[in-house]
Amino acid sequence: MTKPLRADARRNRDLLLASAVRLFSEKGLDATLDAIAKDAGVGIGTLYRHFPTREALIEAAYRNELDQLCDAGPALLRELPADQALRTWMDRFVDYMTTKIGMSDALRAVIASGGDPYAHSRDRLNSTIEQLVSPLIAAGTLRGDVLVDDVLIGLSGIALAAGEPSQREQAGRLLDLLVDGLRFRG
Amino acid sequence: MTKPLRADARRNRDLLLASAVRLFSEKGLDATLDAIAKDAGVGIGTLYRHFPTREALIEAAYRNELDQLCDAGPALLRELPADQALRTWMDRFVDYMTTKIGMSDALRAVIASGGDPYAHSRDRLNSTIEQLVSPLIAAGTLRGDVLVDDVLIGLSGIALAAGEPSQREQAGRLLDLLVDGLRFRG
DNA sequence: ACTCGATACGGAGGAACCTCCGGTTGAGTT
DNA sequence: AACTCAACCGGAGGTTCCTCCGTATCGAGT
Repeated sequence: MTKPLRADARRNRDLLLASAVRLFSEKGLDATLDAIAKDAGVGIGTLYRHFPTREALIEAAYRNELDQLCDAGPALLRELPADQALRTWMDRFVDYMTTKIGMSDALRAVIASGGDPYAHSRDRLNSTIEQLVSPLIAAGTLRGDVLVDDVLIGLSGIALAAGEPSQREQAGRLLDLLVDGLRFRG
Repeated sequence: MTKPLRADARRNRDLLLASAVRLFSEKGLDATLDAIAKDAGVGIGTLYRHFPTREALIEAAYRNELDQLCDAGPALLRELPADQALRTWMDRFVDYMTTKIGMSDALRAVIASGGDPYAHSRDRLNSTIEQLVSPLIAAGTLRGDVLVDDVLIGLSGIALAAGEPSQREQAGRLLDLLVDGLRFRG
């Protein structure tokens, strides 16, 4: 799909990512990009070439954890009734976004970008939601005319607008509201 | 409520606001704060004292238009059936946020701040929503256990997450979803 | 092994941000 | 009118951001 990077480019990219993960968790998400570049032993220009925006770098750095979140979807389906699995996963989604302070900026970038290279994460999320929702649609609990992508954007909106720790409860109520909106009515 | 500003302080504040409104509409919302301060003929320090963050300045600059948005609430109620009035106003809300590019940053600040001095706008919005929603609750169309503030945050979330012009249609679907979630079920 | 585009690198530099504090001014008090 | 001090002003300066382009390196083809 994407042409393979030149050897030096790939090496530097990995160095940058490693440094980013380290510095982000050490000094918080507002670590300076200059510091990351220096830590990785590359020029600032190189950093910007690989990750044009701060969000792009954060997104890449957290992709692992995001994969974990997505993996939890099928796992929950095995352990819980489908409706509880969905709701639990939604909670985790919000927790994830809320916990990784500053991640919400990255999230917005990921979500907003239609066909960008960062669409990977978005696809991943969408397919997870798809898996969680489809059994409920089949069972007639949720309506069938809902676009998966709308659910994702809805979740993001909640995390974005009620992302402060003090608003966690409100976020919960909004998740209820969202699920209610999705519910099938005879 | 708030102690009256000293004469010079009030004068500078007004100058700053006037310059901000002018430059924002002239050069877009990414006009530099330095430029605004210079245009107003005050030091950058003065700007930061009155408006600690860029969002605070934007919020203040757009307060007029925001008031207009709120005024439209009662007006719509007079012209349309209550349910249509609500939905139309929601659309305007999203349009407003979407159109004033960069406003979403301000919005987030306004929304997120619990008891800040910028809570004024938030109160204004909440009371408008209250007016739009209460007739529908009285009529049994919407459920009565919904917090007005949740509706506001929900709206903000939609505007925040689906704020790109290309996502306008999706935002519409999400508004439908939100209203559905609010609907009373026998 | 060598050549030669294509690709990637590095970091200087200009722009914007935001803080900090010595100096100035408004408005009560005597 | 002179005094006083809390409140306000201004802008230099330290940080971070991000672009731009001359130089260095890769690797496919010969």
